[in-house]
Amino acid sequence: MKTLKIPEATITRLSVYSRFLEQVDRKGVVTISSSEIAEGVGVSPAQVRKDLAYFGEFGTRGVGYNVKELLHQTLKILGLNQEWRMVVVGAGNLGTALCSYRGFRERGFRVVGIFDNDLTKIGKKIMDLEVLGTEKIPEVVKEKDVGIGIVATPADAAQETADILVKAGVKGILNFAPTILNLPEDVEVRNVDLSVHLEILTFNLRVERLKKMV
Amino acid sequence: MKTLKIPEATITRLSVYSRFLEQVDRKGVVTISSSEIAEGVGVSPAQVRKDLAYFGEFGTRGVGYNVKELLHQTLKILGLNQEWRMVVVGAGNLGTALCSYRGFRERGFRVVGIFDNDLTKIGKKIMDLEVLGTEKIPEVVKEKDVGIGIVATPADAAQETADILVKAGVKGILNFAPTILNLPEDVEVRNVDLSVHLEILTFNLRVERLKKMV
DNA sequence: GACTGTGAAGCCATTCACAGCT
DNA sequence: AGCTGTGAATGGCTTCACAGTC
Repeated sequence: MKTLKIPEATITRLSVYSRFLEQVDRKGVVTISSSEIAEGVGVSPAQVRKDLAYFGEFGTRGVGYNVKELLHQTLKILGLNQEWRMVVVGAGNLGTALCSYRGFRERGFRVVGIFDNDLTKIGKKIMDLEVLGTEKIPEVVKEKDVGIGIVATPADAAQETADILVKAGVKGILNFAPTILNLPEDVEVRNVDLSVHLEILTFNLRVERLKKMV
Repeated sequence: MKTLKIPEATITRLSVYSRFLEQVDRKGVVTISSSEIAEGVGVSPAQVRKDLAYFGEFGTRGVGYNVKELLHQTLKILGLNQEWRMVVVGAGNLGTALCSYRGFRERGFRVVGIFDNDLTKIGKKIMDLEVLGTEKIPEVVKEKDVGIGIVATPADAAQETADILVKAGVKGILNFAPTILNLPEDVEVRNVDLSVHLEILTFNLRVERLKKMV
């Protein structure tokens, strides 16, 4: 197959291009060049072309890319021409925020269930959802055809939570807990570690400071 | 200088090693080998050694690394032997969640101010902080010696917010809004785009499905 | 014998530079 | 003339393999 072995960085950028194209499209722009995309998202024009070329020939030589068409293609590549249903486990501040995060909805991700073990949280309403006990996870995952589980629990409950989600049948997990999850190979896991980002930031800030001292 | 040109991936992993070492240390383990660290965080032993070697010789041949000592070193490298003060702009669900996120505090990041433009939010208490109007940003940044600003506003307010933060004097920005920020070179920006992570996940899930069809 | 630290090799991603189309 | 698509060149990160140390 041709689509195998695409750099993950390419997918990350594709996602960014895609949203940039939405912005541009909303402004009514019809055609765009690789350099304009590059300029808009902060990468090189060659990079944009190479990334797109992994998936096909979407442009016209001498002209550029049709914005609507390219937007459509990027969404399709990313699997966003369908709705993805998700559940959130952990109804703390973070879980609540993710549940109501507009950015998800805008890209076709819909939270259809939120769960917690804490009795004081069960029964609470978040958006149009009621917080349920974690024992209800399998039921909801099956009934609502949920593909993705979001782990927003404290670190020490994360593994257990992920196990329940996988057993219930989710295919992908987005993990916000600061732990490495141990899961079967066929489950896609992505870790979003908020303090790692801050730590890279502080590392770089220190390096900058050192450079200035030279 | 020797410390220049360290792969960003190395820093990311260092941050993960560091937290893993905290766990291990709490269990009372004294010595650890590169393979044990590798096992624990899901990378290769050679990778662990190479990453650490960028910064010095922390181990003992034939023995391994002293857990406490290595933990101390990683924290120092990441700049976590000091407290970092931050402000959050945007007091919506996400801003509120970040404000009270325990993972930050545990690693020495302290939120000392939260701001919003929305009059219905100003005056609200979040943890021990009162939501202030964004016009107060410069004052707080100066008085509390704030180094990092977190942008948790909607996308269309993000650039403006970042500009205010930079003018107020923050050195680093953690951006949760799904937009590319245009900022001076000497400001460190990191984008945490929550839907990008989901989109990589859905892309990979689709690829898996395709592979299985072959 | 066990495990680190590291040059060298291998691999992967990005950039270059140009042929090919409009 | 302008811009895409792409093989070739470059650069950077990861893995290998082993010398060095305990």
